[in-house]
Amino acid sequence: MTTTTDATATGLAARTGSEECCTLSAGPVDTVDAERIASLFKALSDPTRLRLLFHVAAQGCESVCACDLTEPLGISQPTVSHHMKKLVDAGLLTREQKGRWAHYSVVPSAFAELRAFLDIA
Amino acid sequence: MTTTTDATATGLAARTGSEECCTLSAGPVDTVDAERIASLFKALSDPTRLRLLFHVAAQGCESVCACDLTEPLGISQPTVSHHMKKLVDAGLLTREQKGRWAHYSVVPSAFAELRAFLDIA
DNA sequence: GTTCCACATCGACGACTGTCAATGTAAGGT
DNA sequence: ACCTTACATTGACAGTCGTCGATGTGGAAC
Repeated sequence: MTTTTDATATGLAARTGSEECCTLSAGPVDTVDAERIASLFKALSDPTRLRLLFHVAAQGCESVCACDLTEPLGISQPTVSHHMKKLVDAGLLTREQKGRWAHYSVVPSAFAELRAFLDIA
Repeated sequence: MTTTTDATATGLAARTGSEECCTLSAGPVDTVDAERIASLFKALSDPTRLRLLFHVAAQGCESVCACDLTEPLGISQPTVSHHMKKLVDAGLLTREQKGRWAHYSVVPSAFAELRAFLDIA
């Protein structure tokens, strides 16, 4: 559905004369794609969120209770809640209510999408 | 400056291939690592920068003149300059002055570092 | 010298972000 | 019923961000 195609044709391909020396795929990013990918990276652009994410990822498929996150990181409970919501909204984590506890686990496909994006270079 | 060196070795032993349900390595992210990685993701967290980045990546190893970036993206020249500086400062691009023109090209190792990080899931 | 050009920098604007104390909410236990 | 627990939401604060017009800078051509 991407109205792509002309990304490399907007005049950039003028001086391409030989085959590429740096492996690249570089699917052209239209505005819609760019905003979606940027929103994922934005969720990863805060060090506190990265540390939270790693605490969850460290459990593999085992979901992690939010109550186990506030203490080892030394941040307040509202801050944990705030960041976890951002990670869930971005699609990097899923949230599951278990009684009074909120359990989080990673969404591997979201990370795969970002890895694919980073294959541009 | 922070040591470059082990870009792909920030503690994530790339998926050991064991029988865990969710492959994970999840080296613990201390505060320093988290801030460095977050700064890289932050540079990628803006849709305009992603589009700029793709226009450069689309040329492979061929460097791209800044003059070819402002028009196809429909943004002003100061904005292009602002974003390119951020991408260079993050280490994702390199800048080379050629006469009056500024030429940019991608830094593959930076992308490799981020790909390694995203192997947590 | 002067004049143009490509790009960087400055200044300002509105919008957004991370953080925490205080408060709200909903489920469990008594 | 009441109380406690686990978490979400609100409100406020200072800080940062993206954007562009205006201005500065330094090279190239005349």
